[in-house]
Order: sequence, then C-alpha cells, then structure tokens
Amino acid sequence: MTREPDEATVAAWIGLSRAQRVAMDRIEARLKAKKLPPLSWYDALWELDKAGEAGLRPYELERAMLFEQYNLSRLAQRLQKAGLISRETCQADARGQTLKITDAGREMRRRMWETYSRAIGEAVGTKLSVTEARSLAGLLRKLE
Amino acid sequence: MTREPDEATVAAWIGLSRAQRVAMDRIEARLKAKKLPPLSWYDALWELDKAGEAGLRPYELERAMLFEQYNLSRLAQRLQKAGLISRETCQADARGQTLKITDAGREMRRRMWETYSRAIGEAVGTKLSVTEARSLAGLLRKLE
DNA sequence: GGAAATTTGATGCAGTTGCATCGAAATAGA
DNA sequence: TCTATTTCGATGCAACTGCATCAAATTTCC
Repeated sequence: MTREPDEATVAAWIGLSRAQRVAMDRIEARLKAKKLPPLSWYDALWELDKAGEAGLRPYELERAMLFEQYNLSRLAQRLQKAGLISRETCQADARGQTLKITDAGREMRRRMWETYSRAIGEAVGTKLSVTEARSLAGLLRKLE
Repeated sequence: MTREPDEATVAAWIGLSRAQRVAMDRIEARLKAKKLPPLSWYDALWELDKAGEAGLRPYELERAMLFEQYNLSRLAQRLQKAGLISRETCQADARGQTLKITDAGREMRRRMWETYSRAIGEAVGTKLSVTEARSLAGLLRKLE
C-alpha cells in the first residue's frame, strides 16, 4: 500500500540530510566567527561576479540560487544596502532590474572565499579522498 | 596562502548543498500538499516514538535532532500544543522535563510516514540504483 | 489594436529562527 | 557546608522566511 522505498534509499536520504546540516553548520560557524555574512550572500555575489558586466535579472539569480522570489527580492535589498551590489532598472523591460556586483561586492566575495574555502576543506576535504569526493559529487548530481 | 581545497572537494560540497535542497523542497512540498506538518515534527515524533515509554529529555532530543536548544524548546511547545507529545517535569531533575509521544503523536507520525516515505522514494529512490544509494549513504556517513 | 493572461518584482502579515540572556536547579570545589 | 560554576530550559527582541497578494509591464491571441 504505502510502497515503502528500500532501506538503502532511506539511508541515503537521512545521510544527505544530516551530512548537509553538519557540514553547513560548521561552515557557517566559521563565517560567523570571522564576522562575515552568511553563505547566501556568497552565493549571490558569486553568481553576479560570474555574470560580469552584464549583471543578472533577479529572476535569473533566483533560479541559479534555488531561492524563492520573495526571498531573493529581500536578499537583493540587503546586498544593495550593504553596498555590495547595484540595482538599476532594466531598460529592456521596465518591470525588472539588473543586478550587478560592485567593487566592494567583489572584494567581499574574495574575503569570504578565504574563510569559506578553508571551511569546505575542513568540513569535507579532510573526510574524503579525492576519489571519494569525485564519486560523491557524481552521485549527488544524479539527485537533481 | 589560502590553501584552497581541491576541485573535487568543492564539487562535493556544492553538490551536497544543492542536492539536499532540491530533495528537501520536493519532500516538504509533498507534506504541505497533504496539509501535514513539516519534517522537523516528524523527526521529533520519530525519536520520541523510538524512545518509547521512557521518553526523552529535551537536551537528548536536541542532540539527536541536531537542533539548537532554543529551537527545540519551541518545537516542543508547538508539539505539545498540538497534543502530539506530553511534557512532564522530570522527577530526577527538577530543572528538566521528560518528553513523551502521545497516541495522537504516534498516529500523526504514521500518517506523515505514508507521505514522507513515498516522497523519499520519488526524490531519491527513482534517481539511484540500490547500489548507488548504498554507496551514497556510505560516503555521506564519512562527513559527520 | 485591444482585452486577457502571464511575467516581474515588492510587500503586509504571521510564523520561525538566531542571539543574548535569564532564572532555577544541580554539581564541583574550597 | 557554602560559594562558584555548570547545566537545563525559557524567552524578549530582532532578523528572516513563507504565504498571499498586489501593481505594473509585457506577451499572447483574437
């Protein structure tokens, strides 16, 4: 009736859930300890940095980040208030806007990456061989 | 200087983050669609169900669930208000309390599991073979 | 062209989380 | 024993999220 998934599937899900939380908590704690902004700020800045001079429309960033529309709207407000991005009204579409990273934003991203990358190394790198990490990444990609 | 983690490690972390979010969103959406409570309620009810007649102290549940103390305190209040758990003051330690699942709580857990398990099957089971799921679970365990 | 439907982004409100801190009980240490 | 420290759980406040909904601009389709 209930069509239970097999044990291995459940174990994978529980593992996914816990491992993500554990790693995430450790990484966020590192950022907080250095008084740096949360990961979501990094993700946004990184996407905008990659996007370069063209910037991104909010809805594009929203999809790249898997963020809800209203959450992205507010994240953008905060990033702008902090001077890390600019928000110009889009000339091709007067409803929308174009988000661009500022110099301060690029600098912040760089600064965050120092701590962030180190934290990834500790939370993930030290626990897995390179082969294991590759294999894990491959399996996780299948879940999307 | 910055001691970058290798690419594979970063890919594993990004994958972990995204895969968890994608799967979680799908699963939570299923619960919401059936007007069932969020996953955190399930986790708490499951731990308390396993604990049986003895129940659990809040700090024990807190550790099992990887929850912050204040979040558990409030989750327990909500679960109690919903009639799914009882909170008696602990007689061995007058500071603390003992949390126990109620019949309604057991029933709710069972009801949630019907939807939850199906959702796990879809979000994870259909994407991986049993061998892959086992392998994924094994790799994830190393991260804790 | 013009009405209807869709897309884009913002926001009021309620619920949740994070932070700091509190009070009370238990334990440790002199 | 009697004070100092630690543990246990709650809570005020600010920040953040989720939901519903809005207004404005664009696209669709006749």
